[in-house]
Amino acid sequence: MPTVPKLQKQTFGARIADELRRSIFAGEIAPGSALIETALASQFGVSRGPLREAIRQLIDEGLLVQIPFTGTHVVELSEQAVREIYSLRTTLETFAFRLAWDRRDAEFANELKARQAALVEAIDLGDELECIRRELHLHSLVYETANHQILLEVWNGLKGKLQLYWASHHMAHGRHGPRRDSHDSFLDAALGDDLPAMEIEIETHMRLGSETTERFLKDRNQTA
Amino acid sequence: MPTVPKLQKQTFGARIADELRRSIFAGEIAPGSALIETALASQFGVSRGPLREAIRQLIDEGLLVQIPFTGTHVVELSEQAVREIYSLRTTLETFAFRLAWDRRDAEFANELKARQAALVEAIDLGDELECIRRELHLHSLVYETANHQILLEVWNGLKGKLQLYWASHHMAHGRHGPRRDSHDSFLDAALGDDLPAMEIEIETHMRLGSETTERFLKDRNQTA
DNA sequence: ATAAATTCGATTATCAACAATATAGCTTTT
DNA sequence: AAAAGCTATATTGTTGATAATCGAATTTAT
Repeated sequence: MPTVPKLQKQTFGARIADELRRSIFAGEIAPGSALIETALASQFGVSRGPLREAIRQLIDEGLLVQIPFTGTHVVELSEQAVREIYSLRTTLETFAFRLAWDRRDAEFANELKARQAALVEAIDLGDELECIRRELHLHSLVYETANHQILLEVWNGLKGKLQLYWASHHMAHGRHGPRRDSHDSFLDAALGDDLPAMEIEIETHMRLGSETTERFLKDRNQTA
Repeated sequence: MPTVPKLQKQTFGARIADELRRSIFAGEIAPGSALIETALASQFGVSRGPLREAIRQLIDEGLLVQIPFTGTHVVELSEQAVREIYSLRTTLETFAFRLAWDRRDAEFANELKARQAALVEAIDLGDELECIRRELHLHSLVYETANHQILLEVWNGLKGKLQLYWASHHMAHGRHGPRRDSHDSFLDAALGDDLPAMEIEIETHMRLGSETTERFLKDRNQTA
């Protein structure tokens, strides 16, 4: 059992899981809608076996929910869930920063600036879906630097849900509004020398995200 | 798509996942050993389809690791992983306590004492495997009280890995040594009124667990 | 008219056979 | 003798078909 994973042929299930995930993030499959196995199987040109594995994977990522013998659906947003995600994310990202703090080097700074620049580019281009991806990619650097495998796994789980929420947010509302300032201060703090200031920055950042998303949900439920 | 899950017929895959998990926790399948699908399928009297789903589930719980076209194995312990688990657990349990703190009531206190008593009973009986289960069950109450669904899910993931580590620890070394005192102070702090003291209690508790498990791993790797 | 029972269609869960892949052992070559 | 290539075999990945289950429309009884 090699600890270094060999580069090997990808399985159908894994490939389809990626495709499905992309579809969900892109809003092509709306939250709440059902996934029927036979249809998707033929659509992807594959049998139901691998497709079921892909579904199982997305279930465990928290993107789908399944009731035995009944059906599989894309998860639907709840205000409670959003609050939970952001509060947990505040905790985890603070933890991640503490771990990453002494591991920051020139490469970290460069990469952080690069991802920030990529985010700004997407904001200016107005590609909202790409914004979401790049914002999460920016924050991911902290988790990667923390050198904590399990933390990274948990973050990836949260990241998926966040991407889903923001994507459906975008589908219903369009632009989020200006976010450049918010990320500028985030970058400054992350490159600075004041850890407590960084922690405050995180909390502010999260509160902003949480409130924006909750407001969206409230509107959505009223009109529905 | 009902939010309240109906009580429905359990699927084969889920039932087998439970059985397999129990087998792993009981040390009947040692860390590092391979799981061959055909053998397990016939052993459980079921086809390979459901069995593969069970395996997939345990993979996502972090109990198994799979390499495509090659095989599935029970995860092996590493010192790094243990450190990670305990450091993350410290973070999460502190967070959980903060959330649960104002929700503690008479019922909480009673349940906590009950689970503590159950743990002590298992300690006195010398049933190490049951000790592990009941210790984790005791701590779980905090996460349940926190009223945070996603946190609970993450904790359940960690809990599984902890159970695996402690179980294999037990298989190699027998008793952990005395742990009653440690849990008495934990109970006192949890029922008290001093949250900072509780947070210190958590860190101490975790450091103890981490050091014990790391020491075990070091011994193990030297003899191996 | 309403509520219980029933049938029907759609969908999922499971199975057994088949194809693809990787590992170990052997053969050949240098 | 060591390294590269080949072959056999065990194991996983995939498929198409069959069985089991659920939900809703329909019927029936009160």
